[in-house]
Formats: sequence, structure tokens, C-alpha cells
Amino acid sequence: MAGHITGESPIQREPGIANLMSSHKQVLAHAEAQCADKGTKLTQKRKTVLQGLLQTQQAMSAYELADYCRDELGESMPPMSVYRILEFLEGEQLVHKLKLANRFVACVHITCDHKHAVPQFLICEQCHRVSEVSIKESTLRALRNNVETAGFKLASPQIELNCVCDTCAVAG
Amino acid sequence: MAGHITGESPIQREPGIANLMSSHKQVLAHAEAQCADKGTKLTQKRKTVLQGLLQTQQAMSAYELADYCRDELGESMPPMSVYRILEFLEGEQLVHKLKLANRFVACVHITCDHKHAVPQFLICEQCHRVSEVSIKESTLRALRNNVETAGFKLASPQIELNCVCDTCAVAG
DNA sequence: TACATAAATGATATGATATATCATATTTAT
DNA sequence: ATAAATATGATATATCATATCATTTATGTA
Ligand SMILES: [Zn+2]
Ligand SMILES: [Zn+2]
Ligand SMILES: [Zn+2]
Ligand SMILES: [Zn+2]
Repeated sequence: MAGHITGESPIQREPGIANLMSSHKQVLAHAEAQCADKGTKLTQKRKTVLQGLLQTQQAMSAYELADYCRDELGESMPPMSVYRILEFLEGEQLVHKLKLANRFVACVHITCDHKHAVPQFLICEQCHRVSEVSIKESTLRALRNNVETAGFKLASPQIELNCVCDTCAVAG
Repeated sequence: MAGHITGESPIQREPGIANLMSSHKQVLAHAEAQCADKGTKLTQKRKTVLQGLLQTQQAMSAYELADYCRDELGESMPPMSVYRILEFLEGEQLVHKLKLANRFVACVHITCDHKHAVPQFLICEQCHRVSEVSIKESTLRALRNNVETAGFKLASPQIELNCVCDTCAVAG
């Protein structure tokens, strides 16, 4: 197998690649500082994995990320290490796991100061582009109501929605 | 391995087991008639798989269902057949696939006449009990708004929420 | 520095969910 | 009776994930 990334979900590179790169540097620096504050360490490997997610701008599987880090970022990266590292990054809220897609994305709020709100993820079924938005309080409350009426409690208020992004909608 | 069903998610049997069985018969009959109307066939195997989902009252993986059909319903059932049959049953809206849990449930509306509404699934992380409820139009509209503002379109308005059921909440 | 300890990473095995493909059996139509 | 379509069986393989033990690297203390 040539790689885990198929023709159907190409890794997108936006035009202003140089700008993106430097913006990623800032995000990584912020993430590193954030870890230092908490007494954890954003090691080289961890930084590379996060960088992979930032650069691809897509929801990536652990195996896809392993390939990407090796092939594009020149850092040997066994899949099992990627899983461990993603677990760490999730704990630091630098990365989110999308259960609907069995994939991972970089948090869009890394450089923000505000507390992380309840995230809502819009996942393009076709290209795995992801938009991380915040649920309106009123909407969340309505959902919570539904849930408790049915005799359940929300375990994780993270909501993930199967979508098609506008680009893919136009193309397909 | 002894089976796919672990101690943590035992198959629940409610007290009025005889009543449930007869009610399942009715559901199966209704499902069969519904298929006949559409020119499809609810074969013996398909009926058995659906029966398994009705009896266990839980979200089941294809492999768990294969075991259950063989061990409890006396119908040899290779996992690959289960996948095919589940795909058929999904198409008939007799079964829903929960992507969040990688499991399948029987639709609760099989005996209803009304058109199937947008389903919302509350999934107990601990015991896999599932409640299929309907989203309020206003809530759905609010979500849709969020989605389209972000440049996405809802591909499937099915919403699945990670929950804990009251029984497990009390126990745990 | 030298050593002990803890943290991070590497490597291997295995489990769990899912798809693809071809063979066989059953049903339906002619 | 035969052909075609449908349903099922069987095998291989892809994909996502966890468990475990070995090795390396970083950190703290004598
Ligand atoms: Zn985030
Ligand atoms: Zn897309
Ligand atoms: Zn339903
Ligand atoms: Zn429960």
C-alpha cells in the first residue's frame, strides 16, 4: 500500500502556504508555553504530530498521521507512538478526537485565552475537512432537555455532525 | 475468546420476557409486511438478525449479533452475512447504524405509520442501551443554522449523543 | 559526576470493526 | 427446464485501536 491517504481525501494546501507555516509556528509556540505552564512537556515528537494536524487542516487517522510525519516532516513515527502522543495532546486540549470519523483534529483555539467551550464539529464526509464551532447555549440547553426527558444524562456534550463542505458540495 | 459480549455490557432481559417476545413477533410481522409492500423480502436470516436486535434492546456490533443469533436464536450466522443483512435492514429503515458507537439498533418506529422523523440517539456509554428520540424542529433548525454559517451542509441530520443512562448513573 | 528514578518512545502482538471478492445456494421469471 | 436475479457462505484483507514489554531519554539526588 502506497499510503493511508487516498485520492478521495487529498491533503489540501492553501495558497498562502508560507503564511500558514509561520502561523503554525506561532500556534506551536503557544502550545509549548501552555504545556510548560501546566508542568508538561511538548516534546519534539509531540510537536511534530501537532504540526501534522495543523498543516493538513483535516481530520486525520493515527496511521495517516504517522505516514505524514515520516514522509512530509521527516520524523520517523510509529503509529503506536502517534496514538500515545494524540492521547497526550487530547489531555492538553490541543487536539480533539472525532468519534464519528475515528480521526483527530488540532483544536482551533490553541492561541485563544478563553476557556474551551463545548465544541461542535462539522465533518465533511468526503474530504475530512473539519470546522470546530461552538454550540449556542440555548441550543445546547434544548438538547440537554431532550436527553434528560428520555432518562439519560449527557456524558460528553461534544456534538459531531456528518456534513458535506461547500467545496465538496459544488464538486460532487 | 468466549464471546464478543463482555461483562461490562451484559444483555439485559426485562421481567416480562414473554410479553416482550410476543410484541417482537408483532414488530417482525409488521416489518415483513412493510418489506412486502416495497417489493423486498424479509428473509428468515434477516428476520433473525432483526429479532436479535429487538430482543437484546441494545446497540450491538455486527460480531456480537452474529454470536447472539447463533447462540441464542439457533441460526448459524457468519459476521459477513450480518453486515450484509444490516445494510439491507438499514435501507428499509428497520435498523439504524450508530456511527458513534460502531453499533446497530432496531428502529423503535417499525410499527408506527408515521413517516420516520430525524432521529436522535442517546447512547449509554456503559451498557449500550439506546433511546431513539426525535429532535424538535426548532432545535434542528438552530443546528442547521450553525452548520451553514460555517460553510457546511448537513449530510445526515442524524444526531448521536454520548450519554449515561439513569440506571448506569445510579450504579456507577 | 554517578547513580537511581521517572517519563517518553520503540517494537511486537493482538483485538475489533469493516470492506472486497468470488463461490455457492436459493428464488424468480421465462 | 433453464436462465437470471437474489441471497448467502467463505476467505482474505484493510483499518482503527489497545496491551505489553523493551529501550532510550530526561530528571533528580547523593
Ligand atoms: Zn478545541
Ligand atoms: Zn469536503
Ligand atoms: Zn428509527
Ligand atoms: Zn447504561
